Amino acid sequence: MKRANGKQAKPRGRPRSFDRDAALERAIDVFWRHGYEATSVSDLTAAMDINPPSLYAAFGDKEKLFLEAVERYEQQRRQTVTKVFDEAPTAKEAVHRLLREAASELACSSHPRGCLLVMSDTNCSDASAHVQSDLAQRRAAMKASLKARIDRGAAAGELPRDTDTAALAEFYSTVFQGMVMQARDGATPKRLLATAEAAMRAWPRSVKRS
Amino acid sequence: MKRANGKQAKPRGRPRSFDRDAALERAIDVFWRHGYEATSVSDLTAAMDINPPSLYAAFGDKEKLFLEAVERYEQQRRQTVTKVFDEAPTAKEAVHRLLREAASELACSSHPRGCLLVMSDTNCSDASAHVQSDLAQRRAAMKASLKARIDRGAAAGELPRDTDTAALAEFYSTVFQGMVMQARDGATPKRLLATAEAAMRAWPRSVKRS
DNA sequence: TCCTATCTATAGCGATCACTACATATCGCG
DNA sequence: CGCGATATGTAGTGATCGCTATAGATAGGA
Repeated sequence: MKRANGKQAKPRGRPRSFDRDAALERAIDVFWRHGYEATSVSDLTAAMDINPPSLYAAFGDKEKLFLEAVERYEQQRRQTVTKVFDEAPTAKEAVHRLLREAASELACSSHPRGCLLVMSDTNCSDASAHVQSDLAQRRAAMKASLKARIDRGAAAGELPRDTDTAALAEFYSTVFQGMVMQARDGATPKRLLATAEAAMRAWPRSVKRS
Repeated sequence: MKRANGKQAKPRGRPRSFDRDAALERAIDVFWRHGYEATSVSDLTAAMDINPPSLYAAFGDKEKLFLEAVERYEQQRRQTVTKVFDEAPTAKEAVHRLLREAASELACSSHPRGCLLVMSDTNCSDASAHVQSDLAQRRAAMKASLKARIDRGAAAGELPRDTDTAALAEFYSTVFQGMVMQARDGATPKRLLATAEAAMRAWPRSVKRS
């Protein structure tokens, strides 16, 4: 719609006076700290340094802004996860790297603690059912991609034949989400790492060949 | 203050027309579903079937009502946990029973999913810092009592000598809190149980005596 | 230059928030 | 009975919620 050919669009009216991407990053930060409903539009406009009409013109409304923030956040995270899953030689190593990465990222000082996808719709009224189902779907997709990586390892014979890979993926998803809550309560990367290492002890052990 | 001697108090004025305990139970249910901030006073008065002045006269304000609801909720839960910890013959068995109990309780159909102590202050504005620190303290206390039970097992020689019991307690706290989030997303008791069993595989194994 | 299109800032919309003033109702006590 | 004390229902308070009407500012195209 906007661009007829390869050249960039040249909109008619007054140009936007702020950086849309930068404003979206600010919005991610605020939603990350307080979640969806507890973040007010005035919190957002203050952090993004724009007035309400600019926010609504650029992003639609609070829900659309949140969903766009979530989408961008997830794209960034998915990039890391995909890399980890592709480069790890085995499923076990992939999960191990994922949890180690999580341990350092969830309590990193350069951004809010925890995970936007896991935390930001925990306390919501019924009015936010749409947002809640969107996030639940994304969490389910993360679990599914973890299961897919484990299945790949199982197909390669890395796991005992009777392994329930869905249950295994759910267990490590559970550990990850638990680590998110621990990070929220002030756990350090070091302590999160210890938890990750403990979780790896639950990896299925091949039956002893005798 | 209220009662001078052993007999029950006999208040002077018009008696309260509702059951305070029953109203508190209703409040627990609402807070449990939506968390602290997302629950409005009108949600509460509707569920408790009283008018705002009665709520404020009986409980103080929304924050005091929430804290009282949390206290009552925790008392009930602590009762179960204490029983499990006391009756289990070993630390491992205690943790195992705790997680099994959690698997059935977190997704039980007779009350809201998840755990009030873990979930209800996840998304809050800065205005609720007091509530957040109160809950964080209670979560820390739960972790401490879990560590105390594990320490008891360690003192009885149930664990390898170099076991980091604090890390072990934190790991199982993490799993529990992760199970809470899974229950929020619709996990069944059966699937939660599978996760609990997976977590028990991480219990430290004694070095083979050779 | 004028028109149209788009963005901007101010100011305020109705709805809901947590909370309460007030008058009335209902108790124990004398 | 009357009096003090407490609870109750009605009906609001000012503040904030998400959102927008409106008017002025700033661009390209004719």
